[in-house]
Amino acid sequence: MARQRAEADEAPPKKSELTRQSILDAAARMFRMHGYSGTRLSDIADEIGMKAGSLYYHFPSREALVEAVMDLGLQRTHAAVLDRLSMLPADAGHLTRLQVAIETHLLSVLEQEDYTSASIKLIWQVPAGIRERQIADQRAYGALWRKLLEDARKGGAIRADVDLSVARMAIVGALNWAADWYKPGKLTPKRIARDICAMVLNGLVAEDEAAAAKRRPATTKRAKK
Amino acid sequence: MARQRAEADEAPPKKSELTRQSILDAAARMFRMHGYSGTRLSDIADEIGMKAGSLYYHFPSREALVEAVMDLGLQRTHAAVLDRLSMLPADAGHLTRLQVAIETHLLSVLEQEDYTSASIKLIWQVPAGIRERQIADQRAYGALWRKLLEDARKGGAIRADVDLSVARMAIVGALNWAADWYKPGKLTPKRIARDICAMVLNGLVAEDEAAAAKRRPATTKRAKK
DNA sequence: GTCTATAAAGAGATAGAC
DNA sequence: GTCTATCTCTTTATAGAC
Repeated sequence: MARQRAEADEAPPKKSELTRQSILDAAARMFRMHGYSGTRLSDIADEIGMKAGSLYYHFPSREALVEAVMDLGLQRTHAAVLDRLSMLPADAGHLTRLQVAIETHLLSVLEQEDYTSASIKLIWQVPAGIRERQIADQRAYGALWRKLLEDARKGGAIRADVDLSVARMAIVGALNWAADWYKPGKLTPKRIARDICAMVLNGLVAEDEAAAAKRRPATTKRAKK
Repeated sequence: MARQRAEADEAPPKKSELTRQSILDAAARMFRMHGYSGTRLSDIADEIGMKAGSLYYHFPSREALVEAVMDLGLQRTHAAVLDRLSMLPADAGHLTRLQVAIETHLLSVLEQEDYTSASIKLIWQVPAGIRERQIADQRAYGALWRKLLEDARKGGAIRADVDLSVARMAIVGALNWAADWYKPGKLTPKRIARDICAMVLNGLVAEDEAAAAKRRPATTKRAKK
């Protein structure tokens, strides 16, 4: 247990592993900002004071590099959510589990900003082979959310009239979007998570308005046409 | 008024205007799917059975073409929302106005799918000059949403404890995201809009759970750490 | 208006020096 | 491990034929 590491494959004392990491970091940042085809190997190399040709010592191709970035983005988020959920007491309620998933996903998006949003934004830009593998992984992560929502509905915790696919995609969309507009400083990620939870679970409508609003959900404007 | 057109600049009987339109349609589709740098002029030309060089008769450069696509995406959505809001009776409530904005934005995203989501997804991929102009236009549209939410809050229609910037970005994010996952067939855009409205305004929590949930909003899981 | 041909520049990938 | 060529292919943009 002497040189055992806390995480699975976090920090093997290998020499050039650090270089590999900084390449990945730079690649995530550049791919995220400029897209797949918009990022040259020289852009990535420049970021860390290397020459483009040198990258090939660490990665066999540009495609392998972008796929590694996307994998990390998705897997870290997925693992973080699983982890936080597993730490909940066994009797945690459905809504609590949903809140934890929302907060953890958002924190992962905002803290691993480059990796996670690279994995999201590049999906339609990369070659088909990468995209297919990536979508398969996304589906596995989506299944986690689907189960959270289905369990909550079975348990009577969430209303019966909202399609769960729509709810799932709207929630994940709102969270992923934050990678685009979030700027550190004003609002903390925790505060943002709290507000999105409040909105998604309890709605924006003020408490005193809520009673009336619940009776006429979303049809008032059909009048005109 | 004989040959007056219904919309502003919709269908002038010019000869090659049709070609220009099909170039824009093809460009929107390709740029949206493959990103800015991932879309060659030859990809666009191929889509409509032209040769790449011929595009220069209609657009002075690839940049001008992508900017035209992005402009259309944003302006059509913005105009549609303004238009629908202006058709509401003067005494329409704050929540009704919000619902209309949500539904109209979503319908615009799903119906102008290529243009609107191109304008969204390309923003960080295009050259800086285009991006700056685009962001300025986005800000103008965002101001419309900010006003909607601020008015609703001043009128007491929405709760006071949720940051309005977060609410705005979460709503727009959830709506824009639909461009990525929506596939015609299963759910209609109207139904999706209804569900997102219901979730955003009244929340996912079931009515009978709502009372209890309102008392413990989003803090249950702070226990562990 | 659209085509063909081509100029000019750029970028991924490889080989071999250090 | 990283650098400096260099090969090769692709792409934007232009010129001029039709």
